[in-house]
Amino acid sequence: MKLSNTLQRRIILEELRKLECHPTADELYEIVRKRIPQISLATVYRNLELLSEGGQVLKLQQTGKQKRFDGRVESHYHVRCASCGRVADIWDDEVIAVNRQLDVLVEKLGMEGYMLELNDRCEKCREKDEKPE
Amino acid sequence: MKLSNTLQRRIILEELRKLECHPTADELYEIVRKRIPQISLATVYRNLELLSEGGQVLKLQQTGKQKRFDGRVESHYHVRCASCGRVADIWDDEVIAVNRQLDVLVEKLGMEGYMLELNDRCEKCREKDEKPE
DNA sequence: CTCTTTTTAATAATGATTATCAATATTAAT
DNA sequence: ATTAATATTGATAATCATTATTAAAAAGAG
Repeated sequence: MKLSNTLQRRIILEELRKLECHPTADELYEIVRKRIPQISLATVYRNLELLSEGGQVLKLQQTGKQKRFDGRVESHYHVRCASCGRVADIWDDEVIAVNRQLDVLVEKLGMEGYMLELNDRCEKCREKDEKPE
Repeated sequence: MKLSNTLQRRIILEELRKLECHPTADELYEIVRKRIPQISLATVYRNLELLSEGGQVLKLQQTGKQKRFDGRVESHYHVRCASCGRVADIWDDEVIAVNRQLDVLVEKLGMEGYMLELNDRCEKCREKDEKPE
């Protein structure tokens, strides 16, 4: 589907690009509203989504929508399925090594912590790719 | 507030610990229901939250609830405020270096990508700490 | 211009999570 | 053990972010 060149779309991208910060949809909505007062919040959501599919905007927050919980508290690392959001543990020496580095770096920078997740497609989602029924 | 030792809490933790996977609250609810059929979904949510505050459970999904968007698409890196969720860019050579390593590692493991965010408290939240009025 | 497709504003619907609250269970104090 | 104080529960309503719906308007193609 080809994106047409609407005023709303143009202004949304233009205003987003002006910002140093990384706004939520409703924050950007408030800003765009100053130029197009009757614009709808849904339009902002819709266009941010389309623009990020088209690679003109970066959508942070790549994780899925539901929270997930882990009964193991010792430090270990995770891969999240890029399509269904399921999370599995990963035991790979290099992954462990990068996390160690991050521990040190975060300490050095005096920060609170970090959040690293690898992304891949899980078994189940790959199977679906093969036979999409 | 001290946690009391309820059946529900015990079973929730016990079942979560049995799992290799990292369930969502409602997935765990279905499992726990087999042992306590009348348990409420809210109880599962409540206890997962309390247990993770107490450090007995890990809450994945550290990112905030609202999505955030970025008008700059070139690769660059982010710090998220641990308390309010705001995101800022970070330009630090070592952070850039770790990300480069991750690019290589992810490529080598044949994965789709990764998601790394540093966590800290932003200016605004620090100010609030000082004078909590 | 005219037809087709896409987009819009307004608003309803959804899904995940959190809040409320009266009844019950747990803990602490006697 | 009994009682008083506190914490928790199940049920359900409320909230919040996001997505879907829809009729009308705008954009693009010919």
